[in-house]
Amino acid sequence: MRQDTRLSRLLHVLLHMAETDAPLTSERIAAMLGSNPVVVRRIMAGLREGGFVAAERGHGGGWRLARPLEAMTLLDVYRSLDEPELFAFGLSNPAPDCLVERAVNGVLGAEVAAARESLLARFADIRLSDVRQDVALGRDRP
Amino acid sequence: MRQDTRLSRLLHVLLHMAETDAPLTSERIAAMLGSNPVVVRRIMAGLREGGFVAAERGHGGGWRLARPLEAMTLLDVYRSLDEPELFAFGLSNPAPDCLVERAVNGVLGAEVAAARESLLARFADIRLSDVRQDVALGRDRP
DNA sequence: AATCAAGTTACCTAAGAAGTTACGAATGAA
DNA sequence: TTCATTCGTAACTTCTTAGGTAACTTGATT
Repeated sequence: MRQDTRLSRLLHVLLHMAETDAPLTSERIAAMLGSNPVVVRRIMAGLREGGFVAAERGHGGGWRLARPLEAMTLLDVYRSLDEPELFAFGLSNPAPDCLVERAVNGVLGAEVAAARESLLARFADIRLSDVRQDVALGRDRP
Repeated sequence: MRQDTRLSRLLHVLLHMAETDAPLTSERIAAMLGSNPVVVRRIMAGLREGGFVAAERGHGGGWRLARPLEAMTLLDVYRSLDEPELFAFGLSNPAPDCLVERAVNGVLGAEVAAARESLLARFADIRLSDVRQDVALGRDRP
């Protein structure tokens, strides 16, 4: 299954936005991402609604950070995307009559829930300023 | 994104197979899953190649367990599917020139790798006999 | 031989991220 | 005012992969 790359792209964009005070247009962001302006506006919409970035229209407009990177976590960015599904696998039938299938759902569902909780807890702990620090250190594999 | 339900379905099938010594046809399994025989044969192929189940053709044929549930873990079943992607999200560009994107990949990639490792370790610890135990106890949420 | 069932190939369907086109709305410069 | 710029949206297409379906082959039993 093709993977959702929106989280990865948003992090990339936000870190670039922190490099300058001037607003970045969707056009320029799209060039950075190898994408196009409409896709950029689409994935940025949630961040705007969440107050993490601000967009201005017209001449000299574009996107600007509305908060410092210290005040944004990976979880914030994930949530701004409307918390899309994290896992590529899931239950075949969420509410079966079959007792066997209910037991399978119980085990698998519990593991997924635990993995999700633990991953989101990590996301909540990682600030974008931490990632910026990795850029400065030239880290691409921590 | 639509989720992959093969793991969930295989567990369901295997536990039903353990309830009887008689071989189960793909047709009957498909009825249990609300699917069809070709899909069943497709998802069972890996288990057959891995020696976890055996298939016999012709009259009185069908699928039978080749090992007790005590000797099969969730990880075995997952691997029999060729280890499909676990996560619904991923890196936009796995090998970018951009230093910012490399840092993003580093952080996100490390979190995914850790989550994957931890989830598969759990899968390795859970035997199908443990799930059967949950059926007996009527557990659908551990 | 006839029947049953797995094995396999080929093609279709569904769902969602991503790409594209087109247009509207707001803003600032000439 | 007029016009270029830029975001905001809607509508449509494209791509990918699990899943569904049909048709056929292979092998075993009666």
